[in-house]
Amino acid sequence: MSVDQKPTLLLIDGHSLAFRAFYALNPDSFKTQDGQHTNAVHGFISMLLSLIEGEKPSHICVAFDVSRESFRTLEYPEYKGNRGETPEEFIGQTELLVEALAAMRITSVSREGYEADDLIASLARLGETSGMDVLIVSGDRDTFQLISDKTTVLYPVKGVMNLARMNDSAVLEKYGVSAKQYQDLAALVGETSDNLPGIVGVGPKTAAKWLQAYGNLDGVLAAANDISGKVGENLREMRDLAVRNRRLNNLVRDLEFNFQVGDLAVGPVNEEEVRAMFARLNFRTLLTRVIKLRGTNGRQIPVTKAVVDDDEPESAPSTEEFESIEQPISQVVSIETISKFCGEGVFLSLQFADGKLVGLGAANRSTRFDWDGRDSSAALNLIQTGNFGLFDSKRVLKQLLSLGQAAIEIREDALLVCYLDDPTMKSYELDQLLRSEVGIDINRDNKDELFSEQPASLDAWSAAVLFETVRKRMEEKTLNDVYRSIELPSSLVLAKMEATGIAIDKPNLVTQFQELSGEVDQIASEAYSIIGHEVNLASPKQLQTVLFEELGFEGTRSVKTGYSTNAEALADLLEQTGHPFVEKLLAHRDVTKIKQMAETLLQSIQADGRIHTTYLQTGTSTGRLSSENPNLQNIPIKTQRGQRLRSAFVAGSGYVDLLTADYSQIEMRIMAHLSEDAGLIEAFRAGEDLHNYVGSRIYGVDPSRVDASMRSKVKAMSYGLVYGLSEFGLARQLKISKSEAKQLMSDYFARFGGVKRYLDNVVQRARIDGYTETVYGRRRPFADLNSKVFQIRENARRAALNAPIQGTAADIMKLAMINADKRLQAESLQSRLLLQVHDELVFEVAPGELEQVRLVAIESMKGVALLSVPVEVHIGVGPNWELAGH
DNA sequence: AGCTTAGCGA
DNA sequence: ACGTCGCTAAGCTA
Repeated sequence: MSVDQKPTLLLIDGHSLAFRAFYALNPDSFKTQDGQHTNAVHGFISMLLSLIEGEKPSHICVAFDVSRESFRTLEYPEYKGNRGETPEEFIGQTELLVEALAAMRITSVSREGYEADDLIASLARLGETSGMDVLIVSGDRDTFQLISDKTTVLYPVKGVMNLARMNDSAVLEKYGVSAKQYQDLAALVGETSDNLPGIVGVGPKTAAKWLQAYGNLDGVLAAANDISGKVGENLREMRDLAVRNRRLNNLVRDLEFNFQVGDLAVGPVNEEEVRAMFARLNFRTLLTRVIKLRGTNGRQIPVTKAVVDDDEPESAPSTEEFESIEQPISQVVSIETISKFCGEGVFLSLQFADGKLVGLGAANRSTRFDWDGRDSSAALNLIQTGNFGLFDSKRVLKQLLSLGQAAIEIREDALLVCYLDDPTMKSYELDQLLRSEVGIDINRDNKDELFSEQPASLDAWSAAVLFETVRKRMEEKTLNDVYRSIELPSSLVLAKMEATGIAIDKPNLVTQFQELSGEVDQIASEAYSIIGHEVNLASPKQLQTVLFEELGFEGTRSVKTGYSTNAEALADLLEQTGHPFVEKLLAHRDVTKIKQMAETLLQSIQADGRIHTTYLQTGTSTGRLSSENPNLQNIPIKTQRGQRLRSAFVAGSGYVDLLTADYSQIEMRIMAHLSEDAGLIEAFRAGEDLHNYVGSRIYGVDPSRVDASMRSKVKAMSYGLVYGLSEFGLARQLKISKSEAKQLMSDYFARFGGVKRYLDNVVQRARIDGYTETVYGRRRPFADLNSKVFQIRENARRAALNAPIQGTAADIMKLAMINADKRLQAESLQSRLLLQVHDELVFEVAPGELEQVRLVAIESMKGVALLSVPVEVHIGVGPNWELAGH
């Protein structure tokens, strides 16, 4: 904005513009993964940016109606009563729009009992009295009454974004009256869109003529007796109608606000905030437009202000005293003392480079301190006390372990506290958490302005402040227990597992890779010769051309880009056509996938000949771990070719075997425990094969008479239940009719009614409580169980069904790992835990320790599962993972 | 760079 | 619209 330009206040009728955007853009082209449409939000923001660009307003505010009710509907219930149902796809978009505007630092207002135009009218007055020009964007002609020499209305006319600039002369030209007279004209004519009938026989022309003659509505009514003809008669009869219309279309101009007009100033945005919000909405192109137009500013709240703590206990040393310590390393130990004085934790941030400790920051919420980098042995000695907190202790512990330091138990972990408080966040980065949880924005680019110290102490300080804020929220005992007895100790065990890694038989893997490559090439050339040309078999788009155009196959399931070419669709095609190309394609897919995995694994082997995965302790919303770089939780097992990859995972030197230990049907056992279903509990207590047992009950035959088809149906049903399976889904999976699926489900629930009661209850409770809970007290929040959008609500419902079961299984496994690790250490065994694959643990067995490890595994895993049904653990032993499997 | 499709595991 | 929780790779589009 140039200096000499007059400040301009842009006021927007939110619903009006959002609806316009909604009808301008196809809802199906703007949809998030969870089924929420976003076309109105996108269109609105796009239009808004154009307005900002074109009009260069210095201040902006967007007004929304709260509902259809207002003081006008109280007086005249039919007011705007002719508006249709809100389209399904529009639902939820207003809320998202308000959030998006907030992320862009644009104020939204709404008020119970008033319409957006009343808010606009009042804000326009405030703007005018502050000496501003006012621009109003509204599709409601009632706003014309606000037009003045300072205020202009931008009124949508035909076309997507054509705005007519309505000032006094434009109104005069179009309607033959001045802007001030417009509401009188509307009162006489009526307003169809507001469901306000006018004087019969009086159109805009007549009304304008009268107003020109008599000045205003009062004048017209006073002169009613002088008006001849049928219209004059109508006017005299229906004068009350005009008076009422005039009252209803008069906008309220004296509403008060809890902010000043100056607060509506258009300033720079926080890029990350906008980025995060737009990511949620799947917007891409808009981000750059926003940044370009608005500029960014990382720091919103001065951090220095937050650091100063007036409530600091008197006995705490001042920052100056602390920082004046001459010999940092020898004095770092005194941080502990400080922590006692302050009654709060001290957090460390450790930085490593080239396998060395190069940075150490210590902080509590009021004190920060950096180690200058000399004498790392003293620093490491301090660290061995473990008497401090960290952010992401697993990462630090892994580094320390790789430096040859002994394992230590860390007292607090701010990351894990945040995760337990809300395990559904997309990202758990320190800076982001500090902003979202504490409201402090740290701009790393301007860090030096905020802190003169090394980043280490900034990180440590951030962790301390974050911890203190979030820890308070999980005072409830159950969460605290999960934190103390599951998550904190897990991080140490996981750090050890990551640091240890698993040995790889590289020649074996190389051989497999070469063989697989040969197979891939062979299959590909066979496929090419069948269709007579080459094609990229990895490109769904190119395959669509071959399959559905060249070969003329019938379309499969639709995906965004056309017809699906996934394995299920291809299998159907193969059945229909028996075409050899489809067969080759399926084979190619299989082999390519495994070849690619072999290659990824080869690339992941580190200098010690082992693969060190990273477990994400905050990676899932249920409490499970996830694994990355590489993911060792999805190594193939179902096909022989795939399973062979497991033969490359071996016991390393100095070890003789791998031992696998897995829980048998742990989730169904948890279901039995939680549901207290007598039948299911009996099934497990009987010790019979679960699916045979359930099958015998459902089909009313002896367990020995349950055939393979019955068993597979029952099995699918049982597992489907845990995931909130529908009739449709069951039918599709088993390729049976919907009615057969329905029958199967009702038979199941007839025999295992406790299961149904439990599942219904979980969702009902979650709807009320806002979260689900595992047996051990881990919580997962659910906000969407009452969503108005069907798909979102159903997605939430199914996730809520599953969360306590999957989460309890995760709790049990983490406890088992902690237990097993402890026992291996207590019994001074060299054998160690290497991998966790949700319900399976993989140990590396040292010579002569096999039987002890077997016992440790079985007893640890069984011992921690406090369920009302027995828990079974299967053990496998072998020189590699394939042979150690079952 | 980020989305879509695909496919692997529990 | 149609079963939960994940990760990775490739192609493709912006």
